[in-house]
Amino acid sequence: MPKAATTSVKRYSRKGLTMAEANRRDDLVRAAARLFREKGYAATTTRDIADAVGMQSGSAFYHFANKQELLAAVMEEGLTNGLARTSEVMARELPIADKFRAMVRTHLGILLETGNDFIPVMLHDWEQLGPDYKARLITTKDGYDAHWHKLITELVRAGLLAGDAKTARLSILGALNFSATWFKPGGGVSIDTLARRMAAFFLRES
Amino acid sequence: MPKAATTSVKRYSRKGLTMAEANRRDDLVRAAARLFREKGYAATTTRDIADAVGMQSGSAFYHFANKQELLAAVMEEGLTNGLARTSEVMARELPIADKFRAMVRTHLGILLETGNDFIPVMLHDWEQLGPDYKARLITTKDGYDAHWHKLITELVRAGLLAGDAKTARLSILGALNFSATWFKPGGGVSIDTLARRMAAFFLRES
DNA sequence: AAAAATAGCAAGCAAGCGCTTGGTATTTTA
DNA sequence: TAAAATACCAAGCGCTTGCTTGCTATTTTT
Repeated sequence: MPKAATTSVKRYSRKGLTMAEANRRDDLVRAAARLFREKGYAATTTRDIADAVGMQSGSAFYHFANKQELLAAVMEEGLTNGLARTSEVMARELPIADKFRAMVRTHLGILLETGNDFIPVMLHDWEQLGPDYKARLITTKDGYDAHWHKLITELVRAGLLAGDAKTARLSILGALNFSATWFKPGGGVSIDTLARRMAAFFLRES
Repeated sequence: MPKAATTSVKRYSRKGLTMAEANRRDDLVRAAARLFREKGYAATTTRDIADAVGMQSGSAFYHFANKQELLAAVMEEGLTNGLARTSEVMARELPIADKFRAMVRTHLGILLETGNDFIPVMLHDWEQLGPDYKARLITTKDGYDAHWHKLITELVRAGLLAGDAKTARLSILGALNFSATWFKPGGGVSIDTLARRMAAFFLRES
C-alpha cells in the first residue's frame, strides 16, 4: 500500500495539470504585469510576484535570469499581441476615417481592457529597462509606430486631421496613451464610447 | 592665534552663506525632483539625494520625516508654481483662442523647461504617494484642473473645439502631459514651436 | 555672554532586497 | 526501466535600504 496520505502527489497547478500544460512561466509574466502596473516595477519585489502565483520567492529565477528579464518579458508580450491586433486592423479594407476609428478603438483596448497590463507597464516603466533589453524590443516597437505613422500621414493628406503628421501622431498617441493613467473600468464610460468620442474629437469632418 | 588651519569654519554652502540663507531644504527638493524624474521615485535612494547636495546619507531626515514627505514636497512645489503661472494666464484679457494658445505654451513650459522636474514627477509617480499625502495635494491639483475645465468649456461652446468638453479636456491634457515622456530639450523643436503646432492641431478655425 | 535653537556629521541597525545553492519530486526521453 | 531533464522547494547569503541615535559645530535669541 502506497503511503499516499503522507506523501502527497505534487501538482503543478490547482487544476492538476502536468508540468508542460501548467506553463507557470506565463503565469509569472501575467502576475508580474499586473503587479508592475499596480505598484510600478521598482516597487514590486520578486517575492510579490512569486507569492501571486504560489511559488517560493527564489523559484521565479528558474524561469528568468533576473528581474529585468521579467520586465522585458512583460513588455514583449504586450508588444507582440499589440502589434498583431494593430496589423490586423491596418490590413482591413476600410474608408480611411473608419480605419482611424477602428485603430483608436483597438489601441484603447490594448491599453484598457481588463488583464491587458502589458503595454501600460511598457509606457510607464520603459526607462527602467537596461539598454540591452531596450534594444531587444525596439524593433517590434518601431513596427507598431510605423502603422500609426502611415495611417496618420494619409489622414493629414486627406484633410481629415489638422497640422503636420508628426504633431498629429504625437498628440493623438499621447492622448490615447495617457488614458491608461485615468481610465477606470466600470467608471462611467465604456471603452467603445471613449473610443468614439476621442476619434470624433480629432477627426475633421461633418 | 586661532587654529584655523586645522579647525575650518563650517560653511553651509559653497558661497559661504549662513544657515538661513543657504536653505538646504530647497536644495534637497530640487535634487530629489531631478533624480525622481531621471530614475523614478522607488529607484532613487535617499543616499542618491543626499549625495547630490553633498550631505551625509542620514542628514536629509533632519528636513523630512521620511522619503514620502520628500516626494510630496516635490509635487507641492510643482503644483504651487504651476497653479500660479496658470492662474496668471487665465487672468489675462485675451481672445479665447489666444488664451488657449497661451495656456498650451504655459503648460508645456511647466512640463518641459529645464529644471522644471516637479510636475513630471507628479504625473509619473502620483500613485507612489500614500493616501494621506495625496489628500494634502488634491485641493491644489483640483484648482489646476478647474482652470482647464473652464477654458475648454468656453472653447467648445464657441465651436473652437470639437466634441464634449470632458473628452476634449482629457485628450488635450493627455497629449500635453505625455510630451514629458518624449520631449528632449535641444532635440529639433523648441517649446514655443511645439506649443504653436499642438494648439493648431486642436483648434478648429481657419 | 549664556542659553536655546538650528543644521548638520558619523556610525550603524533592522528589515528587506535580488539572487544563489543544494537538494528533491515529477516528467520526459532513451 | 534507467537516465536525463524539468520544475520546483528550503534555506540563506551578501548587500542595500530607509531611518535612528548620540554628538558637535554654528547661529540666533535672551
